[in-house]
Amino acid sequence: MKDSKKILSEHKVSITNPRILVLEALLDNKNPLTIDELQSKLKNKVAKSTLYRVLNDLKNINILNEFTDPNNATVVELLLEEDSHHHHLFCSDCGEIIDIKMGENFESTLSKEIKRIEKKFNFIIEDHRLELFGKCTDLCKNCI
Amino acid sequence: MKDSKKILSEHKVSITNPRILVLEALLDNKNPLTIDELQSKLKNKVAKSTLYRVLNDLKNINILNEFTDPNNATVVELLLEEDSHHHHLFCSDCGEIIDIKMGENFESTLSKEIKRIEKKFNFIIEDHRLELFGKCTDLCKNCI
DNA sequence: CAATAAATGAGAATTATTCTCATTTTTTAT
DNA sequence: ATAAAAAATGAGAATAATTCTCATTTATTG
Repeated sequence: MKDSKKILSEHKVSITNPRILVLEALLDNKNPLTIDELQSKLKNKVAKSTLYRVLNDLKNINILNEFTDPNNATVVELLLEEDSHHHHLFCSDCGEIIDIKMGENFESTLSKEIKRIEKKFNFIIEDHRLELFGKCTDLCKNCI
Repeated sequence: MKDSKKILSEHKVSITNPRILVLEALLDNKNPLTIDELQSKLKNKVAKSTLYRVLNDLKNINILNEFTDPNNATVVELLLEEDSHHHHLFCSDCGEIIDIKMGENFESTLSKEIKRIEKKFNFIIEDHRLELFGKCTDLCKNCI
């Protein structure tokens, strides 16, 4: 498991307790967390203002992905691996957010389609995001 | 051009001035609008609280799509046609948001991939959203 | 280890959205 | 067409999420 101090020093940001705590909370989870979930995990060990500042720091060094869930709540997740391109699956019953990897065939069809769109709209497309919305039919932690 | 009163009566919501004004502002634009842009178009003719209420009304009758731009600002667009499935292209320079239609080949590859994901995660997937991020290279209204 | 620079905590400020309630508008039933 | 009932509106207060301020604490540099 990646060491939070190492991550910080590799990105040349100073090593402080709040940053370590936030990183550890994020490293502890495979799937993305809402700000609320993150705050709960941190149990007031980091001030609210500091939490937002640290999240902005992590965004600035490009290891944090931030997006919104279907209720427009902010969600964050660490992006450490190079090959970590993935998408998200949202359950409207329990709110769970799951990282999903699409097949190569899909991603390559999408790449071709993106080239077409670039030409058509005279755009340079740098990134994309795919979100799937539905209901998990397992008895998951929140749906039991 | 669709008549806003007709739209309201078809959906059995009472016909009021603020609703007509908001609908007309939305009908007037092909592409999605941020709340700010919508408010500018309305020039204080509709109270802020009423604007949000009307937008919620339109969401409730399922003719309004709401999402967020890369700066997490809320964006809305009318969804009137049945065949209106489309995606969005965001310019990080000028903030423009463009509706895009992906090719049939792409959507069908995506459908197959969604079936695979449904099985793998025991989900029922009801909807999806694809967002493309980049820069428009035209001298568009904001980039000039 | 001292000096300097950077980060933190606590709460104020800001922004977006929802809520409250007295008034106005729309709808319904006559 | 009109009166009564129901629904919607405007103005601003309340709430929630995020950013900002600044005095104090912590980290880094030399």
